[in-house]
Amino acid sequence: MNLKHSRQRDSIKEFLATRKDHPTADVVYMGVRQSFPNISLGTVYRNLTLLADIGEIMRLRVGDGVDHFDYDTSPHYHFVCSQCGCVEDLKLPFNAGLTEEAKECFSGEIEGQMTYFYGCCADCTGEQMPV
Amino acid sequence: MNLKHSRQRDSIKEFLATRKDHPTADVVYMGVRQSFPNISLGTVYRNLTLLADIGEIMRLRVGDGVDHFDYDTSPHYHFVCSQCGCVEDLKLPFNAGLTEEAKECFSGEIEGQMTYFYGCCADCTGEQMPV
DNA sequence: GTGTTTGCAAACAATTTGCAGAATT
DNA sequence: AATTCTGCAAATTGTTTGCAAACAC
Repeated sequence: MNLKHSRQRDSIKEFLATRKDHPTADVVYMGVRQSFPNISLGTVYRNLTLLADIGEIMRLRVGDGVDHFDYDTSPHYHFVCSQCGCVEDLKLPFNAGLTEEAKECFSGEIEGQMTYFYGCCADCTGEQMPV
Repeated sequence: MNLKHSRQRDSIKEFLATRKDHPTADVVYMGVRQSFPNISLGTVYRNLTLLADIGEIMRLRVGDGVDHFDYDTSPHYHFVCSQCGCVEDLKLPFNAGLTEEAKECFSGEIEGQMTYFYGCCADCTGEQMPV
């Protein structure tokens, strides 16, 4: 299963590299269409899955039912706003020790952890106080 | 929006209370059908959502695309097997301090955290070594 | 030329919803 | 009697897949 070059895939990677908001497949689709007007959503999904599989990007499942994608593959924490659904990076240093602790108390093999924080982002806290 | 009693809802709660494997809506449906042969999947979904909303059960989104439900609503860690998809509790004490740290470095409001570990469970590690 | 990738549309899986009738208070 | 809840089926949403043509090597 050799990889062949594809301009669409490049375009998807480039787009993702410019974004820090962890876009969904649909948002990537919209964005890439600027430069590739007739790229199809299926192609976007196929390439995002492929890129995630070979480790060039990261698939984020933050519990809102939609997959988000991150160009930054290093382990780090995310925040998810329950109100607007936005996903942001946290500046908190990643605690890899927790994974080690988990390994020690578990009989199977632990490969990694996924942690995300949820609540109300700064923008939403300010605007929508009175509910 | 007053709650009325419903035997179906009771049955769903009872079923969930007996299980420690964090079943999906579909599994709950199968299980409750033993005692309620013509309960509908829609009713199961509606009640699971309702129970989760009022805090009597917990909805778990562990990244496999399917919602799992947990009768134990106290904060604790989960493990998800990438092979068989099973979800187990971890005996590791929950580190609430991490949430506090996150609060301090974030401008919005953090309400909680969700952490799950992934890898290969004990059963799968033993059986499916040669891939 | 062989094999991968694309666009399109149809298929799929999980979940939600509209509605008329049944159950609860 | 008023209102919530149920069963059913249809609708929605996010994602995957089959296929013939297009592209990359």
